[in-house]
Amino acid sequence: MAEGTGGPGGGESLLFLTDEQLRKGIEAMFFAYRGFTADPDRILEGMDYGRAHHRAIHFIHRSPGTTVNNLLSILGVTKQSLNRVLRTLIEDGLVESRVGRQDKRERHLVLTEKGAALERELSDAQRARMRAAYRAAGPAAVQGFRQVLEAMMDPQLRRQYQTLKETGS
Amino acid sequence: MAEGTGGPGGGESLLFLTDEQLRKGIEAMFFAYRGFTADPDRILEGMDYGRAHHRAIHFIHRSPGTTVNNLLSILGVTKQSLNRVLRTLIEDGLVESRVGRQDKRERHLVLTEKGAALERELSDAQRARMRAAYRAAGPAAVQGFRQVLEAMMDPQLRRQYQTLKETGS
DNA sequence: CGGTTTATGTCAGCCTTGTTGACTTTCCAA
DNA sequence: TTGGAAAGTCAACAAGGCTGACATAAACCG
Repeated sequence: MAEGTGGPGGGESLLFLTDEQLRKGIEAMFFAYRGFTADPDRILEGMDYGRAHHRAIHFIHRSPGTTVNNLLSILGVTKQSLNRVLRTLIEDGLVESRVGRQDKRERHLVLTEKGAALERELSDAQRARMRAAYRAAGPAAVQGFRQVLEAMMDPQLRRQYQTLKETGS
Repeated sequence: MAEGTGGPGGGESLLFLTDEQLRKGIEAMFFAYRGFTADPDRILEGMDYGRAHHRAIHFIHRSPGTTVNNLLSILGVTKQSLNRVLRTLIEDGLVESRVGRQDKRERHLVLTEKGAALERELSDAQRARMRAAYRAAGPAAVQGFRQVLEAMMDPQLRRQYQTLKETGS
């Protein structure tokens, strides 16, 4: 094992690209994603909501006034699927749906105070885990983490992520 | 807010722990996981299998001869849920279930040649994406990636991951 | 030996969250 | 004025989670 960055030829070792290393990354993604969703899931169970509601709430919070179509393209589900979730959130008074000013066909989605409160509770929990992981790994690791994740996305999703990433920072 | 580890005197900045940075990491996980599962999902659609079958096949390949109970604890689902998946895999001749030698209550699971072929197809696709991401990000980033993911896991899952990580390397 | 526990499998029923297909209403824009 | 876009809805279905109840075989223990 081992072999440094500067083997006989001067280039970087490609050992990090072995099937073995890749497999570890794949399994790490699997187990880490479980942790990633665990805290919000715990909060939501018991309420009538699930992970799908969490995702909707997250992105509405993230882009207040976003349209249904916009949300659809971010979440990557069908409108029937999203509508089922949105309907309950609107009925329960967590989300408000406002008719568009310029284009009255559009609905602009915003969190109510009640919705914002749940969003805060969920994202506090998720951020707490993330913060602990970031702190344990350190800033250099975090940078690498984000680089690899970004490279792993489908190009279309990467564009959406980058658009999102820039707004609000 | 802000303020480095050592003030002006040379510690690391804690800017990477801002809510903004954490939110980017959260969204990166969300979008990256979609990419992570996209290729195997594409292969499996049309066959009668889904992501649950993929996971079972992956870990049986990973630990040939593993028992049902062992697989249950790795996958974190109920035995009824796993059994539905295993039954079809066994019926279709992708997985073989062998009565234990010492403990005849146990069933040891192994992939048949047919099962191994599907495993190869799935993991080739998943590794190809991972390899491209690793290559694009570079070895230092990969190390950071794995560090953060590991820190994000629940302690119990982290132990399972680490056990798995060591075997077979 | 007999009782208890463990490992596995199975039936039935439920929930969430995804899908497709068909159809409506409203409204913008050419 | 007409075609198409945005949104919403109904119905039906599938995957993959879950619980609860129960059955069998084997191991283990007193």
